[in-house]
Amino acid sequence: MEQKMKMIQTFNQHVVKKRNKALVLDSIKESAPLSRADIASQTGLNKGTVSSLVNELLEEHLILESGPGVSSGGRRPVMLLFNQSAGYSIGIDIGVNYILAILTDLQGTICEEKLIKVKNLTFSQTTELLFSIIDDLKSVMPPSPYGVVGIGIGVPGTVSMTGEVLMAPNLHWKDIDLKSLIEEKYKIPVKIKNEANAGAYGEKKFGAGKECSDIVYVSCGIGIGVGLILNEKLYKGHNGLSGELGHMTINFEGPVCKCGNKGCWELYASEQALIQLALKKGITPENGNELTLEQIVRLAEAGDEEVLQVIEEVGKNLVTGLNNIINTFNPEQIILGNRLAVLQKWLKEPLKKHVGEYALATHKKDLQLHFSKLEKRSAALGVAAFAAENFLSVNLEEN
Amino acid sequence: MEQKMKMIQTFNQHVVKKRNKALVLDSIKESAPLSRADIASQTGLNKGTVSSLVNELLEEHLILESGPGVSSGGRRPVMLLFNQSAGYSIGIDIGVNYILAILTDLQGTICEEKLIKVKNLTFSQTTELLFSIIDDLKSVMPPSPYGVVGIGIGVPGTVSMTGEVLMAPNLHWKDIDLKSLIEEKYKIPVKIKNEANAGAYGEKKFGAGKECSDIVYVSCGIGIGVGLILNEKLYKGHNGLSGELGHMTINFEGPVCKCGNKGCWELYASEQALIQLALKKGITPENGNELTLEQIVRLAEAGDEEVLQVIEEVGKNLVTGLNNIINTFNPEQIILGNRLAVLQKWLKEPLKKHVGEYALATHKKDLQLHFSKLEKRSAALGVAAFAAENFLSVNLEEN
DNA sequence: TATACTTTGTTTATCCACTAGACAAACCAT
DNA sequence: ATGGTTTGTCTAGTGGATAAACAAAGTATA
Repeated sequence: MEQKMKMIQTFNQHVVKKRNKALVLDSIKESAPLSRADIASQTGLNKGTVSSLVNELLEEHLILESGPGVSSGGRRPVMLLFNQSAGYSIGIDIGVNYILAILTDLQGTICEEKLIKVKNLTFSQTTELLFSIIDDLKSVMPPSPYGVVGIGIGVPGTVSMTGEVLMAPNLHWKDIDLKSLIEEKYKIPVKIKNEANAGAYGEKKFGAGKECSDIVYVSCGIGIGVGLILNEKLYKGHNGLSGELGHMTINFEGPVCKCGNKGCWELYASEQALIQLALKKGITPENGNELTLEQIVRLAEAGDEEVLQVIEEVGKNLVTGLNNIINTFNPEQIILGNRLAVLQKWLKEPLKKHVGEYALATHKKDLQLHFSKLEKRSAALGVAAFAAENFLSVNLEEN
Repeated sequence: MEQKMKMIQTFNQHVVKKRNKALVLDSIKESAPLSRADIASQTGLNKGTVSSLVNELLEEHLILESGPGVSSGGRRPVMLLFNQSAGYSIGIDIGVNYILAILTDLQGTICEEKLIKVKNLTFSQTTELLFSIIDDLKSVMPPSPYGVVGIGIGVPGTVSMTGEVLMAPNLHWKDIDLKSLIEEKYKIPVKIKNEANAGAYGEKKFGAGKECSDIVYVSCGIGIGVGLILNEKLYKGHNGLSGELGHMTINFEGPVCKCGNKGCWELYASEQALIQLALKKGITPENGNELTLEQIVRLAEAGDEEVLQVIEEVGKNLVTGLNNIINTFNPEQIILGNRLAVLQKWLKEPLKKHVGEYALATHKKDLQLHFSKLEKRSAALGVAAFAAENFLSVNLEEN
């Protein structure tokens, strides 16, 4: 108890050093290659301080000297690089009908990628599959000082603050402690995140959101989930359950949703909504199978008028929810991701036109609306980054 | 530029001292009376460190020694108190038809209060009135080391990050720089806040929200505005325009709002909505004047069945929006404030029953739903507290 | 009442991290 | 070759935290 209080509250030289070291490392990560002198002038730290911190980071293999740079009229600087290969991170996105796993270096560069289509796996089948995927990724990993520094996993459901999966309806999971299961097997820190939160983080780190401090990532898949980056930080809510915007009422006179409420957003603007609407309009599946998003895309490519109308309709419904988001958060950026992002071609212009249409001029001024550039990898990249960052910050603390 | 970078980024002993001093002051503010030894054990700081910081705070008149406390088996401790009378803060809530101004000490205790009913004032009339109110409050203020340390003002409209009032439709204000106007006259720091944000902060500081880190304050007046405390901090959005939830669409097939959108929440659940609905149901004003909230309350007190039905209807509409808020933020606490809070007697039970009705069990678990306990003073107290806190933090930095 | 033990708060010596400035090494320009 | 620059290290000094000693003021017990 008292220990914990101390950790949280006291500020001493130790903290100063830790923060400054992190500052130096961040500078290098952001703007490498870079000399010690550059870091000093960028951060405002003294040259000597930077020198000693840099030397420690070199000893820890977190950065590298890449030889002399170009002179600006005097002695040539020694350029420093972030050693992105000091360790590797694994990010796994568990979808409803796929598992996407990536191996990244500490910078988030993908080294290896595995996409496996699955269907109706039992939980033990899933864990077996996860283990074999992790083993595979580990086996192709190049030798490095730290090896696998962490595993991040994104799931389509609610995750508690402690990392327990509370409810993932589409996986039929409830109160599942996947974290301990994997941590015990691999003895590596594991982070479990909601898929939308992971995607938001991925976009913040690697997508268009790098410079933005307030980002709303709208994950449009079978349902709709939202990940929130507010004040530079992921906002998770009191119990880690924020962003359930799929069940935001946008029509209180609408049909009843499986959640019990009426007129939820995802009844109008999700992948499922799109398919239902298409079926209703008499669009039939090609081969007697189920109608899929992929088929709809093909029909749209072919210029099918009815399909285009359906997409327009869904776009209109998306706008309603997005406008609510703008009024609620006044975000800097909204990013549309997950499956429905493949409709970018048809949705982009209508959305740009109508999103923020009735918002105040200032509200709208520099609002950016993007489609995910990371495609299906937002969530996997996000959780991988989480695990990597966690390693770096813990590593800096242990000294 | 470089200066600013330094301020933001570098961590040195100077920062450590500042933070520790703030930590000591906070301890005293929170749990006075308290000895030096108590502070040391509470914060984890060394006794010597606490001693020297306490002595500095004493010299600055921010704390007081209140004589010996009770012994616990050894030397009697010297108890310390926060010197709440070291300075005073002014908080002004500019409403559509009233101006509420308070003078508080640094702890937020109200020393003087002025409530003035106004109607359709021009901007220059308003500023004249503000000046005379401020002068009045200053004249009744007891002598103190620091005098008036700041002025906070809450307005029913959007406020930019720089403190400019962008748009307050009900006051007919647009792009108004009230801050500079008052700062120039009184040479005291002035903080301008949106009324809902101010209310949220007031509730966080002095209401039921003291211990909570995620609070949504719903200000139901003529319109609806929302103030957000997320991760312990006021979330203002990218341009300072978050919380415009009054214009959240809850029925996209509904009537057109003056904002241009359809089916906005405040068309169904604000004071104006209540009055309109009452008129529609044939409830007529007593004396040929306009129908007011006060009259409706009186009728409800008298048990008027139709009025009670109207209130129930508005309650139902409130629930829809509140459920959206829960799904969006997963807050720890929702506080209903402003004018409509007077309907607590009739709304409390129905709201408790239906808010979170369809939310996940975990979502709902420890969600608190409160009506404002500060009544009409939430916003004024909030801005006054803002000004006071600003003084304290700046004061600690200057050394 | 005398003595031993506690608790409080100050003081002292020490440690740690940052800073300023001196300095050597490496480079450019004339 | 010489003087001026830039880079990076080293040294002395500063500010603040800590630990431990200590004095002051109390309680408990014989």
